[in-house]
Amino acid sequence: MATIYDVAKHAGVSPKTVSRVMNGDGPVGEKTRAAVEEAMRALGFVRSNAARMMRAQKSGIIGLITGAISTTGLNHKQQGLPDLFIVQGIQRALETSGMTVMIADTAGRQDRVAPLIDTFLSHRVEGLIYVAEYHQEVSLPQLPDDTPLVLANCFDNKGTPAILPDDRRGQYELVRRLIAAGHKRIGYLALRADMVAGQLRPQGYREALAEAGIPYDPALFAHTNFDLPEAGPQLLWDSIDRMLRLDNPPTVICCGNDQMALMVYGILRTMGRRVPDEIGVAGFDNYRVIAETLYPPLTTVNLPYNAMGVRAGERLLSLIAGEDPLISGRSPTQSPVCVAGPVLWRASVAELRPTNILHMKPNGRKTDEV
Amino acid sequence: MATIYDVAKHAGVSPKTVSRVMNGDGPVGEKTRAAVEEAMRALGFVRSNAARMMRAQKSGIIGLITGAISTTGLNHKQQGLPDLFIVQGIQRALETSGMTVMIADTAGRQDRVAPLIDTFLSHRVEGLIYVAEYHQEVSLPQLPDDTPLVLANCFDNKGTPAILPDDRRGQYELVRRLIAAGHKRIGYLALRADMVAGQLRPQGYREALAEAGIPYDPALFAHTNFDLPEAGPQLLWDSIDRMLRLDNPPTVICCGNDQMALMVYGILRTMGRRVPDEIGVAGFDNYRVIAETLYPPLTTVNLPYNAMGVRAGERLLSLIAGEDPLISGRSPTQSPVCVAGPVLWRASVAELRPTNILHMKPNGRKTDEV
DNA sequence: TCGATTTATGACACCGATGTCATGATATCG
DNA sequence: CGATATCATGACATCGGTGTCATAAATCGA
Repeated sequence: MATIYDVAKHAGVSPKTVSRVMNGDGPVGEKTRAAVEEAMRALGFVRSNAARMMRAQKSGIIGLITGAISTTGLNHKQQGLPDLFIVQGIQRALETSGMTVMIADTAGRQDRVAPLIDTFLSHRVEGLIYVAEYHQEVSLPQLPDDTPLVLANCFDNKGTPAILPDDRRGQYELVRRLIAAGHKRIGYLALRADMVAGQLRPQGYREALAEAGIPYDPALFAHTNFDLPEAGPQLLWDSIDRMLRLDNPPTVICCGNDQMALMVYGILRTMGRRVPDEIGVAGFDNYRVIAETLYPPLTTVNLPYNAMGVRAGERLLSLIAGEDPLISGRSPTQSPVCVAGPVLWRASVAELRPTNILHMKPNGRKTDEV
Repeated sequence: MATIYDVAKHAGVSPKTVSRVMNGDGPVGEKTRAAVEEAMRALGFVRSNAARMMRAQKSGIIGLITGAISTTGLNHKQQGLPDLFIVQGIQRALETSGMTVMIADTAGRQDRVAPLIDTFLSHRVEGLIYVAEYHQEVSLPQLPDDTPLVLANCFDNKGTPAILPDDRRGQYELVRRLIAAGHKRIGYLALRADMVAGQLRPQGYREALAEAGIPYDPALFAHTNFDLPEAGPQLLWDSIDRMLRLDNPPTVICCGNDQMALMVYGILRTMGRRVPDEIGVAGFDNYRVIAETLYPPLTTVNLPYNAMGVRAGERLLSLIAGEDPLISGRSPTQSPVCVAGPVLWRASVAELRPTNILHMKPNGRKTDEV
């Protein structure tokens, strides 16, 4: 690979002049510049980042770690991870800053995190972002104080800056919309209670009910471990069966996420119920392969992964620039940023009182969509 | 960040000795080593890759580009991309080699590819892998001859080494398995004909039929653009409806991929058909969120993304080491490597002649699974 | 006990780009 | 016209490891 010296010789100038042409530092004569540019082209010159970074003491690299470091050691087979969208958002936020993003994946192995961080440090990354697969609490090894860190889709107990999805609010908006469509008996099949989303989303559900003056009925609520390898579908079947046998059964069922909704479709139809005529189904996440492909398409809440990524990237940049309010390194209690996504109303839920919608604002929130 | 000089001073030795302790080059006295290691710990020393790589003229970095450079400019909303699994496989293959993987995503924008490659070159990557979202032909800008390139999930017309899924063979094995289960009327809803998988998978289907002496019936075959924003579901409905109205309708329908199968489930059930009692459904890809969550779970072919990634990584390593047979840079016609995956038999297809299976080998192929 | 290895360590140059300072050539102004 | 200011360019040192070579001390065999 050609060096700056090769280019200099080829153009008959000094290396420093070549450097000036590349960086637009000092003034360069017109003819000289042309000669240098021609030489660079002829030699296929690409500047070495190693040398530049060594001199500049700046790497221009952001380290990104994705994968599973759940503090609770659960097995989740979640596939086609949202990570990717957060990562895309991060890249979008960083691409104008001239930073290069270096990504490493732990492939779910805790023990790989520390070595990965070391590798990143050896590349003198200017900042690190850790992206979790799903909203959770994590615990990362200690970093040198001068390397800023941002958590995306997760948080820790040390007050590290974090960007989180607003699960509570999303569910609240969705249920509010269901109520506006005339639904009063609204079932909720929640994710496992030990997952963050299994707590926050039900909170939003209950808030929306309370606001509308609809009493919370425990018979319409269940935590269901639907993705257990074998027993999962049966558990879900039982929960649904119980709700539908009530004297006053639900007219719509909210699912903890889109994947659960997918299974619920199959179960309801195997039971002989028509969606959405006899019973509506709503999901959460806007896992598009599922939500848009389901027949009929699924009403759900968009998890603003891309926007979260953008926020995380911007936050990291401001930390690097030292613009951030946290005075000295880590401040103790930095409240995390919550990003909410809009309700996406599709054909899986019937409008019982269609005229009502006109009195509602479209969907309450503005947010970057995917 | 502490340098090797700081460590040397702290330990009272020369920088070179510190270097020796790190790399185990020359001999180092026991006490000296201890002192150096202590100093490194005390200062939180992490070696600078930039300096090392500058001297060594080796970066130890592999560049990975993911995203969309389809030569045909189609919009595909495929989400939760398989990319990730290929990437994981690549990392698995490379992690023992001490290489660091640097990933960049084009976010679907063609025009970002060239700058990304330049960035990688400026980091003096020792090799590049391009990962496509789905099996397709691509065209990448010319690289310097001394930077090896491997394509994963795609190929070009320049004979660049490529690792591809064996779509034809996978479909062949699946249909063979259906036939063994007693199915004779097998419908096939193919992906768009302009997609590679929309060509190769049907080939496998026809081969399996031919081998079993079952005549190919054009009435049981259709290319369906099911993921068109609006019209898609209707097109699919029509294709299915046409097949089911035949005098001799299919007992099972093969879908071009799992996503299509997901939609087919909904359509069949809306039509009032029970899966799998009245009609079986099979997919392709083993898109696990779909295949395992569908109710009942989907029979499909596992696309061995992880294994493909491993192969791609290994291939690149051998290219870098110069072990590869292609003598001078790119050889003209390097036949691509095809990796096949096993059939995953689940509850979405009924066994019409269950005893028959006993005479079959389990599933013909051994492959790394996810 | 003495030359021949082997072991342990350091001095120094070098990788490639760039910041600093110096120098010579023009251009500008009073 | 002489004194500055500006422009164009180059020499040189530097960033942090590591390869090369030199040197001093320790060990060994006869």
